[in-house]
Amino acid sequence: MATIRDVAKLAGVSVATVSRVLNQNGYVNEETEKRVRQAMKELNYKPSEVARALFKKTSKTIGLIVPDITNPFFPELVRAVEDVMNIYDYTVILCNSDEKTDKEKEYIEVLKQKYVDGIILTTNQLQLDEVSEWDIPVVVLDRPLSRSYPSVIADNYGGARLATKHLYDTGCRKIAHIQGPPHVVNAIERFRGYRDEMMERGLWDERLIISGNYQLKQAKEAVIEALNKYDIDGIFAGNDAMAVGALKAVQQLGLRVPDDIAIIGYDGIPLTEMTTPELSTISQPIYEMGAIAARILIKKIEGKPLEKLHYVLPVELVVRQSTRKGE
Amino acid sequence: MATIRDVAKLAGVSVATVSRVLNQNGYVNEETEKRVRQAMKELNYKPSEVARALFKKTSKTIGLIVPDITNPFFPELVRAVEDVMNIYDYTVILCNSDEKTDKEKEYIEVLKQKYVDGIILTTNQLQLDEVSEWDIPVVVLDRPLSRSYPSVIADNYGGARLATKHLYDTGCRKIAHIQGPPHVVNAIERFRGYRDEMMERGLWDERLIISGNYQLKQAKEAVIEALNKYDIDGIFAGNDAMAVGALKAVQQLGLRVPDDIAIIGYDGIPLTEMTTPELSTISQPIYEMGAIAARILIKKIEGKPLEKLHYVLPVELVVRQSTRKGE
DNA sequence: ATGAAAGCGCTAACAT
DNA sequence: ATGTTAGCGCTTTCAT
Repeated sequence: MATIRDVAKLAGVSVATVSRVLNQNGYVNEETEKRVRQAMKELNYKPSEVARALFKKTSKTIGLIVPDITNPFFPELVRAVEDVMNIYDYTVILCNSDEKTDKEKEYIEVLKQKYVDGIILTTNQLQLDEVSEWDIPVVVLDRPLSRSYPSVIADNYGGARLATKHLYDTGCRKIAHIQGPPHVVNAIERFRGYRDEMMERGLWDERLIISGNYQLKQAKEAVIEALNKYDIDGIFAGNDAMAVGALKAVQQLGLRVPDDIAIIGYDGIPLTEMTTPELSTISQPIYEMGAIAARILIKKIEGKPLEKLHYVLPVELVVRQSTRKGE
Repeated sequence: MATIRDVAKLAGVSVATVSRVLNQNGYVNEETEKRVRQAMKELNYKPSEVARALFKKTSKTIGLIVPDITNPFFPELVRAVEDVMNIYDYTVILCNSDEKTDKEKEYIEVLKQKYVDGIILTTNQLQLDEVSEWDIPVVVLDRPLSRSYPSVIADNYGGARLATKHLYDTGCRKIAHIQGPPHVVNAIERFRGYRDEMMERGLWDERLIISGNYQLKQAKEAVIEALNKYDIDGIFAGNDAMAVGALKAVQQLGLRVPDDIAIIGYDGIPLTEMTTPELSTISQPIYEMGAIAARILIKKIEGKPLEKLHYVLPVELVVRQSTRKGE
């Protein structure tokens, strides 16, 4: 790899001059500039981002911490972040935290050591005070962390009400809800939406709550158990994977979807179009969430003011076969 | 952030000594070491990886270039790479190339500027001569690039024969194949396996070949068209997404899977367990592929000899409802 | 066993 | 308009 000295020597100028044309600051003669550019091309010179980072304390790199890229909700989110960051010449270090506080903290340390310019964080675990020590721009994505950091989330409460109401509108009255893990804020919000909607309609019944952990298998078993005990004609699953679990449970018991039991999921991942019947769901603007978070982070990095600190994006009801009775 | 000078000052020693305890090289008095460690702790000192990288020309970072993390085949691969790299204290920069040569080249330039220690590459596009210029360790993953780079792939040819034979064994005789994109080496290998198996059994018929591009929708339409024209009793899809497309096509035409038409996919992604009926597939050891590629890369980076240059991992037939007739 | 000094490749005053 | 110099935070000779 050629260095700036090589270029300077070949062009017969000082290193400073090369730096000037490189960064387009300061004055440099047109003639000289040409020679320098020529030399750079000849040597195929690319400045060392590392040396730059050392001097400027900025690396054109950000960290993106997600629980698990293997969870089908995250690939699109990650892709969005990468796409936007790419436009602004940033590079993305991907970190899987498995929702473990320790791993998150370790990653954050490492990221800081590498002079990343900012971090996008998808987490529930970290406490406010732990976060506030970081002297580095942070944006919180998908799950609200605290009031003090910019955040991008979707309207979980509203989406849950929408889902519940939709089941009601299709004629369901005994609507069960498969909850997500109790420590995940999103899951709690969705539960609240379900509860309020049910209460307002006088349909609330604690026995209709099924405990889930966002996983297909566990949800399937829990639903089988619930269906054997209680009378249920609709299921609102806390995410799409659990909706598939519910679907499999219902089918295994020889019941029909949607005619005996209607099912709606949450998230709107591609998977929902691949089942038979296809699943109704509350679709989150996943790509947009990632893209907005990335844009906000860049603004913070560049020290520009944010129009808004907290973004709550609208969700959308997607009606498919699993809630379309009698078709 | 505290620097090494701060630590040295606080401990009352020279910078060199701090560096020595940091890297555990050279001799340092036990007493002194204690004082230094104490000072490091007090200041919560973490060495700057950037300064280190500048000196050592190594950054404890690798680049991972995949076509599109949104394609459900890749999250697990990425996760595996990250997991292994994490053990060895490497960090992973994720790059989505969309299979575009330009994007790949740009990323490689950027990665080199950042002094990444190595690159794991999933691609078909780059030519041998373009690659060979890179003065940096490279491992090729999932798709063979050239003989000169270490590679980790699965046995696509053998898997395709296995899939075809399985359909034959379940009684299918008019077995169609949905091909993947013609420029993807994997897809070609799978096609070859299918062709050879069909020929050996005297079942070969060019009209049974359906063109696909690894996408669900396109495959679905192509299958509908094919089913309307020809008599088909089994479908071997070049990947799982297209198998879902085939499933939907068959169901839409009012035919039964597997009794009228048996279907088998390829890859073994989780999705195959979520459809109804669940899909038979050729399962690739995705996680293992990623993990091995990561281990190889580390060996290359550390200058250790490789036991093997090219890894071809075995695949496995997974039989599910979509090929289990009469149950 | 420890310190002093040079240098990794770049940028930004300051000088000319 | 260009060159000289110091320094980002670290590691590694070379002295002592």
